[in-house]
Amino acid sequence: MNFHKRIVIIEDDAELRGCYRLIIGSVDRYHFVNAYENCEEAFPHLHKDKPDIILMDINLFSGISGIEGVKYIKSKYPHIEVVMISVHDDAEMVFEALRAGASGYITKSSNYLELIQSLDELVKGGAPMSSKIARLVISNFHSNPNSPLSEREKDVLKLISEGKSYTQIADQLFISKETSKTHIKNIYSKLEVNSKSEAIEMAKSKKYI
Amino acid sequence: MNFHKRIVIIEDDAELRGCYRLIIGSVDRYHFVNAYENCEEAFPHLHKDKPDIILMDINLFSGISGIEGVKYIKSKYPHIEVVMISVHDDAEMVFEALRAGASGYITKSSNYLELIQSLDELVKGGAPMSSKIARLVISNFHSNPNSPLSEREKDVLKLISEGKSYTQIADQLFISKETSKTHIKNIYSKLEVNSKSEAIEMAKSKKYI
DNA sequence: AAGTTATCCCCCATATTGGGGGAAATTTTG
DNA sequence: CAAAATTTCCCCCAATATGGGGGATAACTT
Repeated sequence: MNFHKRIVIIEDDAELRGCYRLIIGSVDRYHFVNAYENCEEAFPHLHKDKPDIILMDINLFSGISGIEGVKYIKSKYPHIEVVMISVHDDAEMVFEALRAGASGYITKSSNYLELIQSLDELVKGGAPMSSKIARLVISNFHSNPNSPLSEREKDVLKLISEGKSYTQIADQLFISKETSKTHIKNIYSKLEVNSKSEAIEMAKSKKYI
Repeated sequence: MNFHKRIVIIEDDAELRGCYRLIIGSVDRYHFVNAYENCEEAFPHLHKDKPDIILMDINLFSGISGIEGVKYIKSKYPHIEVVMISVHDDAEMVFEALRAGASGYITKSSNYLELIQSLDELVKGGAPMSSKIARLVISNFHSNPNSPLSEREKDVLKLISEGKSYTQIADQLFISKETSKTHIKNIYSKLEVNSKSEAIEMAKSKKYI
């Protein structure tokens, strides 16, 4: 584990900026470099700040959002690890932040110990997350057990979402083209749709596939 | 938080079974119910064991795999939380287990304290994961920053993977059908493929979309 | 100035799609 | 055990989509 990981804060609440500064300053293995009020203020300084880790508030009052901020940072400095700090645990916001490149997501309720533990977790190769966030992320993998679709129909629908044609599905599942068509017709009637795109949209939104 | 969460173990190593039993028995808030060598042995007893949590080895020597085991358990008893225990941190195995319905995934190196902490994490609504697993799971959301595709091309390819036709893509992106076609042609030439399915497969495997 | 990106247009032959019908064998479930 | 669901296969048809070929312009980046 390297010494003196350099930390930069982007957070619009002045009081919280101060808190984070104190907490990080109190531990040898982390070096507080700078704190900024928003992304626009921070970005021109990143080149000389050379942070290893950025703690970023996701709901910034002024300028671009935390999510856009992560995208920018990861595109210019892919090695920087960004941990999002948020009051919300809204699923879509969490997933967007992670897709944008965040390495962790913790809620603002985190106390002194938890913040340091999150940084330690990150440095040892993990991904710091609050309990609820972890559950959200894992639940994202779970499929809906109340799917009206049979296993075979799910197989077929998955292949449709991979852009496969009836013929390709037939070849891959070792069935005839007519059988794929029958499955698809039954999928449409069960989901009450009548096209590939509607079926995919419906199935994904209800987590059937 | 409820008292006496009931725990069942499915693990083929007799020594480990004993360990888990001791660890769980040593804490008031957990009640060790039974330990089984494999899924076939365990399943007929689940109805009367009524576990709240099952600790399941993912690599069982005999009978069905841990992953198939989770699928069965979640289909019959959706309220039971299953935590996978594994020596491996192979990405595909982790994701399969999570898709199958696991609520957590920890590695066997976990010591006494870590096992209890994992159970506590689960009970308070979290999802226990080892560091590496958490990073794997989060990395799964990250897209490849070295995509040869432009932003617009990624938009188009995402819509293709949702089963949309040229016309539908055009309508949704407020461009003409011919423009969608041009984008798709350029995507094909950049990815060196010549069909929707190949493009989706390529882009997903390289995490371009 | 050169390259990339995003937009639009034309032509053409083949493949795919969605909808209609029916049927038989197997498996699951009540 | 009997009913229901699932999985498999077949035919017909018209409208649409697809992939490949060609070319073009404006805007933005490098």
